[in-house]
Amino acid sequence: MSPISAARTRGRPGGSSGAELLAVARQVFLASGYAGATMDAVASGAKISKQTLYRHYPSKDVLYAAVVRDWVDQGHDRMRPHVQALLDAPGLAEGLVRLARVMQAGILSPPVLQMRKLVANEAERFPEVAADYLERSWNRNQHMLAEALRELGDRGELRVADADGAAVAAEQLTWLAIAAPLNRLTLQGGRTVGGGRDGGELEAVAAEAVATFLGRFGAGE
Amino acid sequence: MSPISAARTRGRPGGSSGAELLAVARQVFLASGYAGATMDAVASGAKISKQTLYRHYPSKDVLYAAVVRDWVDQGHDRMRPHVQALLDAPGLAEGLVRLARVMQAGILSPPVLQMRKLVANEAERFPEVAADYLERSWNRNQHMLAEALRELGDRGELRVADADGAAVAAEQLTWLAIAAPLNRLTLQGGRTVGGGRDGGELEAVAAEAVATFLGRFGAGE
DNA sequence: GGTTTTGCGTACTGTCCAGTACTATTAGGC
DNA sequence: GCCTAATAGTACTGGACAGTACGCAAAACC
Repeated sequence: MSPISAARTRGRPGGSSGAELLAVARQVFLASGYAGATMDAVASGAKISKQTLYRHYPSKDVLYAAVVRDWVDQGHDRMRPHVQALLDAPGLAEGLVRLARVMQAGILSPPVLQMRKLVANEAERFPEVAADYLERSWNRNQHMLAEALRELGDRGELRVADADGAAVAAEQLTWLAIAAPLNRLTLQGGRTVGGGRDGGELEAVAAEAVATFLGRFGAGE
Repeated sequence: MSPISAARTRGRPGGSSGAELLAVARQVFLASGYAGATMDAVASGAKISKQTLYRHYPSKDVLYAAVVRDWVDQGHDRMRPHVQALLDAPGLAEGLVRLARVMQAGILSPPVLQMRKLVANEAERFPEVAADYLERSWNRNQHMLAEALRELGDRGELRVADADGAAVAAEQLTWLAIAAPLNRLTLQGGRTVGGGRDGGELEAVAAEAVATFLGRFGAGE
């Protein structure tokens, strides 16, 4: 399945290969963007020769596509346990705030921000890569959250009636929690998140997000 | 003030200069990004020689900074009349929906999206340009909207008590209206907005945004 | 131990582009 | 009418980088 042969059988022993190579390439792409990333940097970072790199991936384009696909594959179900935790939480509001904080920590973390930026930048040249990222990394998680919210609706804990309503609720909760800080981080360099006083700001955003969310979708009248 | 001498006094007659030159440069930067934009393309687009271009702007960096600054200057108060219209609107909900639609039309239009992308991409290399853009183009409008919402709060039409509450309300209204479509457009190529069936989708997003907004900040209990 | 496959290292080609040099040309100042 | 400033046009320099060529080294397989 992998574009690189699974086991090295013969030949001179080399440096990184397979998943390690993709991890190195990912770091190079994330740090420098598509244009700024050089195949020399990937090769030397992986401690292989450029020749070997080109044997595994016949062009920079192919390597880029493989890096993004690999990333999406790895982050497949990282959200699921947290959505499950919302369903199991004793208090709804506390559970929602916790989930909002988890989404913030995930989406606003430097690697995820960098990957978003990379994919968005190359969306024009590689529309299929971008579409795959959007579908399997974003829409998938939104759908998962929507189903959980609908479950809470069925239980009578939220005013969420059908699948459409749940999709709207999931979308609004997500963006209330992350849009403002995401915008700030996007229009700045890659300042770190979670350290400093950003933590307090994020917590306030999450609390306000849940307050507004419950104003619309809360069951208590 | 302008980096280009205001009036050509002597010498051979040339092509575009001053504001026209910046408009041409803007188009080139927006269409191709910083790295993809070439000084040759700017020069030939403005029908001047590369020499003349370099006489006005001694480097690509300086030209870029001037383009962004010029853009921010031009779009300074484009939001103001629409915020005023909200204050003058007979029905609050209708006024909010109309404002939401205006924000969508503005921020999700191709040139604004492209400028966002450009500035975000070069935020690391030109942090001051990005900070200026964020402050004068984004925060300024948010502040304007927040003041209007506080005015509505003073009138008793919204549950907005102080400046902090108004800032939160402005931020949430904005993002409820534009975050989801902005995300989709960012993670895709530059598909047009406003044509096709996007219009209907945006209208639905605006309606849902206002419904949620009023659930939290509406005066009616 | 010979063959083959894989990989290393390095050098090279072709291309693109920012920025510069140089010459010829045109318009205004005096 | 000459001088000077600005410009056009074109060619050049220097650097970066994708992708290739080629000779050598090492490991597995028989």
